[in-house]
Amino acid sequence: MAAESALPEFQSGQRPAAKPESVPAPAVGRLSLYLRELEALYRQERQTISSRQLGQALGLTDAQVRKDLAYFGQFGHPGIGYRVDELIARIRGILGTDRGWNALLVGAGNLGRALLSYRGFAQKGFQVVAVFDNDPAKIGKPIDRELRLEILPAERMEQVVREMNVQIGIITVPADAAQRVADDLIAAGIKGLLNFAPASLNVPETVALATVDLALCLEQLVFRVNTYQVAASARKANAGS
Amino acid sequence: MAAESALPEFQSGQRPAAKPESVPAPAVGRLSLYLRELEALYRQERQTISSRQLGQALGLTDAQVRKDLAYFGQFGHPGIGYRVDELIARIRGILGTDRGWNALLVGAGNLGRALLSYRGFAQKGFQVVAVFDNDPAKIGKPIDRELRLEILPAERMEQVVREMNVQIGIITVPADAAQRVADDLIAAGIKGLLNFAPASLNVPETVALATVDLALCLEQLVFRVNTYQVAASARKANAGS
DNA sequence: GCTTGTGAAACGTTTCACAGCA
DNA sequence: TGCTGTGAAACGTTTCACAAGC
Repeated sequence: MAAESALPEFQSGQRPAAKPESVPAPAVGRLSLYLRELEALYRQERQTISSRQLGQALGLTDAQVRKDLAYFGQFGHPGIGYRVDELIARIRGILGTDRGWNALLVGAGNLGRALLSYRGFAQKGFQVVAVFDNDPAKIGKPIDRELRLEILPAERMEQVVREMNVQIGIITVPADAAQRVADDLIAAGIKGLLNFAPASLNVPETVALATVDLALCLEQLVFRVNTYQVAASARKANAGS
Repeated sequence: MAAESALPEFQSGQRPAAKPESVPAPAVGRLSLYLRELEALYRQERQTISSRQLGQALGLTDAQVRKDLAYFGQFGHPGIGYRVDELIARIRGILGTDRGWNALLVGAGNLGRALLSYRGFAQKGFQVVAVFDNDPAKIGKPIDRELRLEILPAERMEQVVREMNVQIGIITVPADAAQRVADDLIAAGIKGLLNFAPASLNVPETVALATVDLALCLEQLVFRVNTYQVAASARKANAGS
């Protein structure tokens, strides 16, 4: 009944650099889901919510919600539940989106330009401060009428990362260029990479990496469509016997 | 050392409709990673690969690779490893991308249009056969010069799903419209939804759902950037003591 | 030698169940 | 009564280790 989804994420095959108290990765992933739901509740002027209700909206048990939050502290009020505004602030603090983050984007193709005009990033405190491409025809061109960013050549990446204190790189280049771009960004001092190229990148342990492969998402979806259909016909056959 | 990433996915909070022999969901996710890597190896004309080498490229252990594949059958050759072309065909068959799939897209904004021009979908056998939007100004307009698709009104969704045998719906509308669109698509008979709106959707158990929330991906990345930096300064402090 | 496939052990996550509190 | 926070039990996944095969 309650549907879920998301775990929109990423996962790194490399070991965490150190145990920050060993919070399960899936719990961190769900923290973002809680935050998304809480922000929707806040817009509806909801004041408090119980672990049961929050879980139900996401297809999770109440115990799961409580345990996930308990990894990070005691945020609830027995008999009451969680205060929506308070919990939003706490989760933002934990995830790090209470601060602003500077990002840059490499690859000014269709996907790159779509991401630049995506409002959701700015809402979470992310600002794309520079765009790079290696196509000489694109360099110097403005991205679009609204943003005042112009496309820069790759040679200037290190300078921009340093001078503008950019921590996050978004990679929207073709798969065969992605590793090279990642290497350059890491050399320039970037701390986290969001990779949209359909390739597994190698990065040192000190750099965070999340890859979003859109075709792979569809592929996984199709597997489940098949599974559900097989299950449905099995039920049908059983019912007939 | 070997980096990973991906698990680009999704996850459904709802129970699988039935046990298809109970393959762990993470294993299915990795199947897509194996396939992506194998396709790259195939382009390099590599003939065979061992579980150790395949795992290393993805930051996984050899045992993990073998166990994942063993859920679906015996594909390897002792002493040799796996034949690249053979394993590609097998995994495609398991995931369902050896057949073609018709998809439709709802929401002809920036992201929607970027996805339409993304070649990766077609390469995996997905074809977007129709695009919908509820903005009267967009209806009837062609998507771009290359594709001969024109934007259709939402009222025609059911007809298109039925007549063109569309199984997959891609949702690229704003968050507050996503649930309504999902309901309409499900009523029209769609079997799987790839949702890019930052919202948790409710769908019946018979419909597969994957949500990709781009801002959420960045948020998760930032959490890990923080974690790594804290871990690094802790190591530094230890070294100094 | 090298490799796969797999039972068994180790490990991690989720669920249960209840004490404690509003 | 209704709720959180949390140890302990249940469950699931990953890793280990080795028999069997090339």
